[in-house]
Amino acid sequence: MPELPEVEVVKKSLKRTICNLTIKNIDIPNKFLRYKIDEKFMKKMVKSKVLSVLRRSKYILINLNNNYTIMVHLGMTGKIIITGTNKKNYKTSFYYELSNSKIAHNHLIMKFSKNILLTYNDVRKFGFIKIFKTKNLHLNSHLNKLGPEPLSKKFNFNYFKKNVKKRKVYLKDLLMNQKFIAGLGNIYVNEAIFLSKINPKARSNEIPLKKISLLISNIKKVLKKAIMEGGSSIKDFNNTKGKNGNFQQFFNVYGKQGSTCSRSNCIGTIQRIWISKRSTFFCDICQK
DNA sequence: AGGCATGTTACAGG
DNA sequence: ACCTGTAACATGCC
Repeated sequence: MPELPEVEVVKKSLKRTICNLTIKNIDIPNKFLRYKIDEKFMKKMVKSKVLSVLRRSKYILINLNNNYTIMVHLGMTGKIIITGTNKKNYKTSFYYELSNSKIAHNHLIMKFSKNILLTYNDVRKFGFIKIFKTKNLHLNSHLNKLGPEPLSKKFNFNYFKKNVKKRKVYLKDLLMNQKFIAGLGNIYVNEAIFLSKINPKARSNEIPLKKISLLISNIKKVLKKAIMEGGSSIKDFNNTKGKNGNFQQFFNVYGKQGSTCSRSNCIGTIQRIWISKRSTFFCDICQK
């Protein structure tokens, strides 16, 4: 489900709901996610308190007061659902049922103080939950090679220019590369390239300098807008209350093959091709 | 039936 | 040691 905006939406609601709460109990109906959960280690987190919830790239980081940080990655279909334990707080039983350990694909359920439940649900099990010493968090193999956050000041013209010249990969592959820029995925790369009127097969070392500035500002723009709209829901994504995002309504190219280009005065048709095994969408006229 | 899916990484080869 | 391409992971949907 999750690229940077979706993960940010989840992080924000976690921050609102579980900060300062204490973990009371952890139930693990299925340990076999992308990495097997060490149940004993995980249960040692019981009785500790959540100090903060952060995001780096597509990773959610739950910082506890016991010097450990829980890292959650949602893979393709991971969801975090927050509910209370009292069924009558819910208009329908839907959210309540989602916190039931017998529901399909619920893999971990964490009970907090104030009767708050956090459920990790993941159909394809590409996601994972791991624990690190907070002190060494940035050294672990998931985080230590990541490029800058696209919404940070580090992701700027000079950084882009410096790194773009020494390679000649497809621009799309460069933007998908988490070592170059962290947090973009297939949807937002397609959309940002469209907004910048660049062909996804343009070679990274041939992008005009003018286009670099444009691309950087479009990447930031599309991510901010997507966060504001609660992320994109195609099939799987919803926020911690089970609610869909809206940004899919603003897609210009993703999944739009065969449609007329949304840009006014453009009569192009959205094409679908594959770059590095990933679906790629672009307008055949304004992204020549 | 077969192809495709918002992601990451292990591995082989250069 | 770095870069690149491919396959694999597990499940559901069209």
